[in-house]
Amino acid sequence: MSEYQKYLDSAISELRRGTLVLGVLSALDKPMYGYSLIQVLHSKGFLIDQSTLYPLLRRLEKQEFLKSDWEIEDSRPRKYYVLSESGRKFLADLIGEWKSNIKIINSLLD
Amino acid sequence: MSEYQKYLDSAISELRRGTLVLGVLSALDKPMYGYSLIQVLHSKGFLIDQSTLYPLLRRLEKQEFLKSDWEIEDSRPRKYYVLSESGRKFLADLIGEWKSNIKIINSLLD
DNA sequence: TGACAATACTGTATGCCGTACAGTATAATG
DNA sequence: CATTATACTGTACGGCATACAGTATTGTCA
Repeated sequence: MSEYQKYLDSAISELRRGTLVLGVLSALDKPMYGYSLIQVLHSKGFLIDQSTLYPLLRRLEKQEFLKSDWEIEDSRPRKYYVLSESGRKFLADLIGEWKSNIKIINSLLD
Repeated sequence: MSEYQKYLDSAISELRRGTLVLGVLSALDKPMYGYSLIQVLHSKGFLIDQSTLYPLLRRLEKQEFLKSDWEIEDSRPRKYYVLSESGRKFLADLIGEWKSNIKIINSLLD
């Protein structure tokens, strides 16, 4: 892979980086487990890998923005995550920041 | 500062993170030196600190997306940066990615 | 005129967080 | 019955923003 491509990939990954939390939290309005979350987000064009999502979910739970429950009734054990109250507020705050950022960047790009 | 505020600040900083390169490169369509770049971006609502900008400029030059020239004729020495050819393409690629990201995230947030 | 703020940079250290990688185990498929 | 898909855990690594410290010159204003 060319140096150029390497740097571009890296910059693209940096671009996505901040939006990861946004994408994940916004999807967890309703309870969902990790593996299915990957597929749901994927189907909407939001690509996220296992190795990115699982650590992120754990971190967000530690920070108390997500609650989790193991469902062992299903065909196989699944850990369902959902927004906590605090997480709901956090998401709202982040969305505000995101929208403000978009305006600023778009004005720079004109 | 509360834990909540700490996590929010961190997430906001992650949100900005990817857009830093976008903001800086888009401004360097015309030659400009670091210190003034901070002020120009600042006046447009894009906040960036010395300790963030200078290392970023050095990195982008190392990656050959920026060229630089010392101007010592001025009242004091200033290092002017401007997009290279490669940088111009890089910026265009990044903008494409940025716009695509916005669409995806916004569709998630609806 | 002399101190303090503003200007304008360099360089190193730190820490967060995404990602890679390795591993575990069960269920579905063909 | 082997292979693939599902569904998770945990650690190691590296890139990059940010903090911090440092240097030196110019402008201001009391």
